[in-house]
Amino acid sequence: MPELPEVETIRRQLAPLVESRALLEVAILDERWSRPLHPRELEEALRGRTVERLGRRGKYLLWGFSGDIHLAQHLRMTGSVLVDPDGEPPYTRVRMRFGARRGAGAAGQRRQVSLVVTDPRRFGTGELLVGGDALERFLDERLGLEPFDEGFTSAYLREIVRGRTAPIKAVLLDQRRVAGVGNIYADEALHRAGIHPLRPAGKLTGAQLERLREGIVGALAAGIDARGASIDDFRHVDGVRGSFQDEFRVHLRAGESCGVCGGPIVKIVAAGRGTYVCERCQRPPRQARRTR
DNA sequence: AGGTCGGCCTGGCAGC
DNA sequence: TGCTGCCAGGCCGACC
Repeated sequence: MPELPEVETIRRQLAPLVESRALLEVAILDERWSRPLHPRELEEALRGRTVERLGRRGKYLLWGFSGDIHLAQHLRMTGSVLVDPDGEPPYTRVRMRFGARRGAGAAGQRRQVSLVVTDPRRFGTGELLVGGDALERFLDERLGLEPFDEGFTSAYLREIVRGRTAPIKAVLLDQRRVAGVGNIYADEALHRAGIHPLRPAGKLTGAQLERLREGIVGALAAGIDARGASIDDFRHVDGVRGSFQDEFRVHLRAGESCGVCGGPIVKIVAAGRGTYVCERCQRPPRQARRTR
């Protein structure tokens, strides 16, 4: 499931292929993708516009088009973006075709580029944002700080956990507080920090919050370095898998031993999500209950 | 208002 | 073997 490192991997691969190209054709095959807009409305709004910049914020892939038009694309659980695929891949939900790169000389830049969005479970979305501050307002409503922002300090973490009784994992998964962390990187960050996912967020000490900041940034950076994790559906734009799943310290590793202390990795439920933890490195709070 | 849970969706798999 | 039903989970809306 694409989280920050997977979306950033897509952005880095895709940006040089689509920036400065006009979107000649766009076809939205699944009407859920563009809701509440009808696919035709979104297609007409985008067709013919040039991609000025491909950005990312949290787990959103942000298409900046000419004329102050933005498309905020979210891949949710099972979305992938494929460039120049052979034929029509299964579960294709959106097709795009881009023209030659503006002012390009090299043959590769004059060639057209085709792109498809695949998404078996159809949770993915594309939201149209028109004009000046629409994008900024959209993002501010939904997303807290980026973990790579210089303001993302232990003091910021202190601020967002203050008074919270919910488990720390629930806070990490809350995009309005920390942008881009999902189930995989929450587990990995908490293990790096030696903090149990069920610890009440507001009770963490300053030292724990500093370790947590390092754990979040460290896990996300490692994920980006490995070009993301491919558990089932995630693929690079050329169909290749990421490799971060081979570096998981706890996630999906129930029954194996912890690489730090040798203790057993167990699966529990935290914030309603399957959660992997080494309870020797990550001491559980008193009333924590283990399932399975 | 914070916290929790169900709905969306479908492939995959456990269990009969 | 083939069917049923449950699980996975990001995000949102409903409810306590």
